[in-house]
Amino acid sequence: METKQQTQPDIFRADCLSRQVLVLIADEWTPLVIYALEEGTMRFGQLLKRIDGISRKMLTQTLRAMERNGLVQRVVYPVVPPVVEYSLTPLGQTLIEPINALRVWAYGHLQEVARARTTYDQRDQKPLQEEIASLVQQR
Amino acid sequence: METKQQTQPDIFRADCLSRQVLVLIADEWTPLVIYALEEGTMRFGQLLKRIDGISRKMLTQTLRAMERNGLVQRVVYPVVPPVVEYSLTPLGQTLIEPINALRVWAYGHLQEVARARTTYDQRDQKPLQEEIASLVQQR
DNA sequence: CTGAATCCTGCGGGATACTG
DNA sequence: CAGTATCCCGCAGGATTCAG
Repeated sequence: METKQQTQPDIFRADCLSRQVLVLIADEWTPLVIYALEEGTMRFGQLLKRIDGISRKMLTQTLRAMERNGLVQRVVYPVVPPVVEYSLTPLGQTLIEPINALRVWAYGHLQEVARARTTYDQRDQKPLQEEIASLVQQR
Repeated sequence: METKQQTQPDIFRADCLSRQVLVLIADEWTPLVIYALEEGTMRFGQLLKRIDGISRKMLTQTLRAMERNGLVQRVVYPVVPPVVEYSLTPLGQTLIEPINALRVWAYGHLQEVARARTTYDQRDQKPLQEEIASLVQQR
């Protein structure tokens, strides 16, 4: 039996494994968790404080998914109160470089994006201004 | 007045511009659109067929956002029936490399991720198996 | 053919309270 | 402290229809 799905190279197909893996890391929070853990082991509460805007629930979900996919290691210390430490696995560490490339790109092209956005938004403001002008004239 | 937000380097802050730009490209569809347009100019319908699983609505939304942020150029030919062509802008083309790095990573670590997932999932199956075993024994 | 508009549903995701 | 459980709401996003 051919392992067709295993080696499916067509990223545009929904059943492509590469694409399914890609979706795992291309979301709002996973990159931020990687950025955080890149600096070293962190506890749940530390991550919660460090990553501004993430909720308890989303952090748990994200960490669980990353753990399941072998990106982070979760270590529980059986003490009271509980201590849980998260760190990148060797596999997770291989993601640092490509994920960081995104951060670098984002930072390096801030102005261009901002400028494009302004230009685009002004495109629709002009008709509005004309409309207002015509409304004013009608008085 | 300090332009604090403009140069905010702390990716972990929600008001960090880098992070806001990062979110633009770290979603389910944007990378796929880039992969598609990387091969050249495409029409709306072509993209729709090419990117398996994307809906008309999501493709429109994604393309609009990318256009607004200066990543893609949209050209409308005033003919009937309408022809609209999408292509990467120079800015969008600078994203090809980092975005492709993700695809390469995904493809290169398929097995590792799959293996980690299997291991993780089996971790919870064992208690179930034991439970079943005990149920069987009770008969 | 390319979309905008409308409708409608599921579930993403927040807030809160509870457990180990 | 680190989560799970519950409740609940808003909107993401699919299906469909209409327009240019």
